[in-house]
Amino acid sequence: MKYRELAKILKVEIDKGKYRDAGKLPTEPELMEQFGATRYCVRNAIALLAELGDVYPVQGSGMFVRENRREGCLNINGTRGMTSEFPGHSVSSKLIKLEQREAGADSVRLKCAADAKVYSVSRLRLLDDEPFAIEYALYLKEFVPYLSEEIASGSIYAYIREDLGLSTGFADKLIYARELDHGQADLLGLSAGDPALVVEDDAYLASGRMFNAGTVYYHYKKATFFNFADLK
Amino acid sequence: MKYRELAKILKVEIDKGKYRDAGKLPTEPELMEQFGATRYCVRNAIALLAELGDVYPVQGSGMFVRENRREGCLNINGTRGMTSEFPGHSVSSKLIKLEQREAGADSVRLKCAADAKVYSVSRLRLLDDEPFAIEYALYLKEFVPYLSEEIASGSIYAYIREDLGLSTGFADKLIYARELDHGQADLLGLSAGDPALVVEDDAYLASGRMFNAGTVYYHYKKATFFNFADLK
DNA sequence: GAGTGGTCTAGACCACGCA
DNA sequence: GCGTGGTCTAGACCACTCG
Repeated sequence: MKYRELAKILKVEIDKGKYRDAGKLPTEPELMEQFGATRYCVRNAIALLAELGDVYPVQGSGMFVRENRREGCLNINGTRGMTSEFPGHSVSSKLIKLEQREAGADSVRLKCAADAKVYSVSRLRLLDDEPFAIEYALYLKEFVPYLSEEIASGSIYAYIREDLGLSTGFADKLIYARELDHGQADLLGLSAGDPALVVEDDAYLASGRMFNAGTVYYHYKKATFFNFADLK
Repeated sequence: MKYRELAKILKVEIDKGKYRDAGKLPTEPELMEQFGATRYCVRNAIALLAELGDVYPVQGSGMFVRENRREGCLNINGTRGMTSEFPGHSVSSKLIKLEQREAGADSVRLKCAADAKVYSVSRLRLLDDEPFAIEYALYLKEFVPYLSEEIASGSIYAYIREDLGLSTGFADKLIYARELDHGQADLLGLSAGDPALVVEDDAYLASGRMFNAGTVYYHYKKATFFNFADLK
């Protein structure tokens, strides 16, 4: 039994509410026996769940299941894209622009050569067919050699991971608030000067190479982000 | 050598730029020898640094030091309070309100009894003597038995941890944008209707008990949050 | 192929909570 | 005092990168 497998199993059971009555997971020895796993495996699996905020350990007491207020919120960790964040809702995109060009001034942010080829994608993202966010994104052609209108209208991240087989590593985000300009406001069905929640996202491959830079303007009445933080 | 000690040592060395030329840390065997530590210790220490985004591991290659854009940004993980986020700047607070009362309607958010005693604190937080944020916070008296104007004018978190000796565990945050009302805008030196970056923060002790709920309205031209996310 | 980090085993003892 | 999770040891083998 691999610890990532065990983590997935436990995560499903937690989400199904299996441990809700007890409020806590079985103890380490119990889990070891139930899954025929070593303590190494059990502890690593639980560490993954704790990182995600599904569970918290109390020394001498147990592994407690966490209640949290994340319904309808975007998790700010784990950029798995909007598509996977709203189960039961329709997430779609209206392509505004898709072009291939040289990085130019964007080479600073993308940490690449000025003449490196990039795809530039602008999309209006819709939640249940209502305007939700405007996304401006750049992808280095070196890593994402092909993008079509069809792909860009769907989940680009799913394409990158599943079809291109790239393994993503980590991401930096900057979050701030700004006023919308006229063009943005029109797209979102708001007025110029209204607030926008802005997220700049620099995404890296597991190799440490940056491959994607995005800036997203979220509808301030519809978008709320959720974050789980360790205070240790 | 404990792994938390080693992590601190390495963190200091990284911040001093010791590994900047190489771009990476010494290998695990090298660190084991340098610090007379076991592999368990070395790997746990590095895992802590990786969680904070200071370093990323590439299998078969090494542990690379990360460059990031966090200068002048508030780290959204690790609520160690504003005070520790702006070294070289003056962080102060102007107390607006400090009262003790029953939780009442706030008992839902605080997950406590309606008649539980709470301290309610409102502060205008200043960065270099300029208005930076408005903070509304509640502290359960059960865990924070005493708060004075003097304490509330300083770093409440430092007081809770160092003086009261409470061990904090984790926190949930909601992040969104809203329009400022007249009173808030006046305090921040902005206009009503201007954007605010709002953070709701529910903080828990290591025991899993919630002890603090806060809502902070940040000056949208001055506050930017930084987040590091693992995409695995 | 040599060297890197990742996974895993099979133990031991420690620190803390709770009754 | 017992049961919980936390730390630690001393190994082994696997998966991956890179020259």
